Amino acid sequence: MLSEGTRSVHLYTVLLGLGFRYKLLPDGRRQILNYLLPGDLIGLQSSLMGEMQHSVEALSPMLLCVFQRSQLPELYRNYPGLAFDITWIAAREEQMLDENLLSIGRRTALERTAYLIAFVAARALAAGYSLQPKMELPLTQQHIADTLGLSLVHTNKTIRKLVERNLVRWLERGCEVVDLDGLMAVAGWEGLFEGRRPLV
Amino acid sequence: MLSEGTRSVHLYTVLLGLGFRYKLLPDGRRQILNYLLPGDLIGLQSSLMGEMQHSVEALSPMLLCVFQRSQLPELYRNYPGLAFDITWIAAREEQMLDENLLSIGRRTALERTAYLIAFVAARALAAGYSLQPKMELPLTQQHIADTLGLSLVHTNKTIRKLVERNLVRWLERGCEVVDLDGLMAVAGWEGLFEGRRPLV
DNA sequence: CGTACACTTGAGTAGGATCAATTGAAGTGG
DNA sequence: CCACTTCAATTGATCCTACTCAAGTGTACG
Repeated sequence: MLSEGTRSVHLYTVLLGLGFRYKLLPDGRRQILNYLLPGDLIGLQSSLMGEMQHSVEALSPMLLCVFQRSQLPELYRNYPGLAFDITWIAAREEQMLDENLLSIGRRTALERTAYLIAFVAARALAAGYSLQPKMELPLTQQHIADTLGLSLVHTNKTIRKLVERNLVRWLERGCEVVDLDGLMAVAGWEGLFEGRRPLV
Repeated sequence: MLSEGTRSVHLYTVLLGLGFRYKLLPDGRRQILNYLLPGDLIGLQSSLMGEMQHSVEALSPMLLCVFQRSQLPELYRNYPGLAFDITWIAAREEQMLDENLLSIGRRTALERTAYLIAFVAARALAAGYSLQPKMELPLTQQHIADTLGLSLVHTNKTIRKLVERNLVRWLERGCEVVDLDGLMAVAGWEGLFEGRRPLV
């Protein structure tokens, strides 16, 4: 979809769908940085700094709202409330990256896997999707492996453990969240923190 | 210094010194998220969202510039240029976290260690410190371990390899960068990307 | 019907963790 | 000034988590 190093791309808001941001090492190793859900911004880095240092790919058809990069200064001048919202979203992204870093750096494979599935599910709920009748996340095990810094094989074996414990089910190309609280307990994760967005 | 969960702290700009942001797991495992150098912001998350989800600690005496949290809305209304700068700094922090995530998730212990030392050194250079006569980073091996998601023992053994290759020297409580380019080569790291900061 | 992709499982290996013990420098208090 | 503690770094030995290699299943698709 969008590749690293691209210049002058616009700023987008995700309205619908699921995608992810990632980086590659020269030899092909891939690290998924975060997932993109409705309400997220795409391209803030490139809008501000001229070049995107990561790539973006869609997992399901995405509906985006385009915002001209050249209008950003004008927005900051005339719509301080929107400018504030942009900063707010950037700070929230930072917060999520902090949590992901903690996860990859210090959680065990089982904790990490539980955390990731719970995290994406919680974000989907916060974005308005429903757990009922069932919440299905359209991820392959390769995506999960590349998010967690694990190998595909070990990711598979770890997911099997979560399935055995009846916390998730695995469908073709995606996982179904059976017990969100159980996943959070395994991960030792408190859930998303979303302070009230202050009005300016 | 500042602890997770603290409310209503102000927004600070680092003028001088070195510190770091970190998160803890309930059982004490620690993950260092990023280092704080002159030009960085402290407390943006709490200023915007009401609560800080990480802690902050100083590695050397720090000089901060305080900004009243309550004045933030006013700043956004009357000083769009400064508001833009805040967003720019937030986007740069996001970029650094992306790179750290790639490192912890996908680089080997040796690559990671080389990357981290090169990264902090490059940031120090960018912040105006000098490599000459020698650049000394006031970190313990425990800090490095907690940044890289490695154990202390393995971090020590990995650093020894870098010392053997004459890329760094280890002093009491801190490391001296001998060959920055060599470290970057080992890490497969291109260096800091800093696009021009646009004026609004 | 063949190919591609995602998932699964077993076997062997290795990178990094844990445990344990030692050294050396830097306080601190008697 | 010297015993005593503390903190950081170091090193060896052993263990185990997660990696790699390899083979096989099931489903979708042209």
